[in-house]
Amino acid sequence: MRTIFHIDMDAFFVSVEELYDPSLKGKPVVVGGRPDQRGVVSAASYAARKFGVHSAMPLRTAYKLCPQAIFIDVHRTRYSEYSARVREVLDRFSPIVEMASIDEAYLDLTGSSRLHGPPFAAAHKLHQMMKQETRLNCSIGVSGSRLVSKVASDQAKPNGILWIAPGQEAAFLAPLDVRKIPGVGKVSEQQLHSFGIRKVGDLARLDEKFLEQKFGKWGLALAGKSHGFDAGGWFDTFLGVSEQPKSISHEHTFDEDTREKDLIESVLAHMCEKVGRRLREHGLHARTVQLKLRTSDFATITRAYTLDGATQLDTVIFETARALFRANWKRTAAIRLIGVHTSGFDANEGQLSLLDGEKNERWQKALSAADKLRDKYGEASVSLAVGMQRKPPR
DNA sequence: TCTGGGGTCCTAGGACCC
DNA sequence: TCTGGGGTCCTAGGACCC
Repeated sequence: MRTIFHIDMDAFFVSVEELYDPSLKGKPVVVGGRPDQRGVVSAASYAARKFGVHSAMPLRTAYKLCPQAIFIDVHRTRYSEYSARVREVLDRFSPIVEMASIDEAYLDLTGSSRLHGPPFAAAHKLHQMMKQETRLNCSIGVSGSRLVSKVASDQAKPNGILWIAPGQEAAFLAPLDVRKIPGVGKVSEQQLHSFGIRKVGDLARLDEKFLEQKFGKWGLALAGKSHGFDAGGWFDTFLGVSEQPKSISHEHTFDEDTREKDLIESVLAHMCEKVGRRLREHGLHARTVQLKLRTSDFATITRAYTLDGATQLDTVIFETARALFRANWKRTAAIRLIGVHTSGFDANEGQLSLLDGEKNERWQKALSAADKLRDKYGEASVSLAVGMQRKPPR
């Protein structure tokens, strides 16, 4: 049996904002943007949650529920900074740390009792360390599997610790709603409800064969989860970090739906630059470029093209994405969202002819120079030509 | 209520190859 | 000639997570 910690920062974005502006403390705060903007709540303070505000809710709805809330823009770089501080604390506590997202992590503390004491005491120690060094609250779940520890940290919120002793996993999970199982969202919940399955315990009592019949592979996984096993079986419990991302993308929702081709293509150019830049930062080359379009009726399509050779060049990404756009956009349809997605990463760039190779090299140099300029003078200082063709607003 | 942006993983069908 | 079976790659869409 291993000892797995799940650490989850409490109301992370809001808490970081409070460190920047202590006057926010205790007040209803909504992070996500201005209430008249298109967008959703990224995080809500506990005071705002009392009014029914929660993450993923449209900002306009949040405003109706709680007009006195303080609405704040999302400051990603701030949260990344604090996420790195959180990570430092965790790294000092244990050599096996896997960040699961910007505000949560798994730690493997198997066999660490001589250093940190028994699991619950160890969790207390970490909890205190975290508060002292980052001034942020977190909740910690402790058990023998990632799944149970994650559910436990959620149950421990806010600012709590919950240890599930070996053998108690199923009993802990049984009274909880199926929705509490990570991976069970709105759709699966409804499907399970239609079979009269509401609690994790209902799931645990069912025959695995039945679940497999109804839900296929997913049904088998669910059966395992209901007993507290990690999805992929015992080996899934080992923590290991996949260093590199599997895809890099950017998307943008317009303030107002638009049919202006030049505007749409200049935004597309800008996003391709951002994608290219991040590919270069990670030293990655992508083979597949995918375009995403959402029209005013919220209908969403994706169209992909796989290149012969992998690239990290803004121009190649843009030309591919623009071709996909031109081939798939009907001028009558107003565009709500446009996005670029790259994947199929290769360690190396594709083979190029000698001529293309030289052209490529010149581009590489130009782009890394541009990246440096952006670092120094900001995002707007350098841009693909088409990015500047944007018409002045009327 | 009028619905973001960044990701991961899964499924399913078709092309193509052996 | 009237129809296989496995594997891989690609595309499109969707559920889900934070």
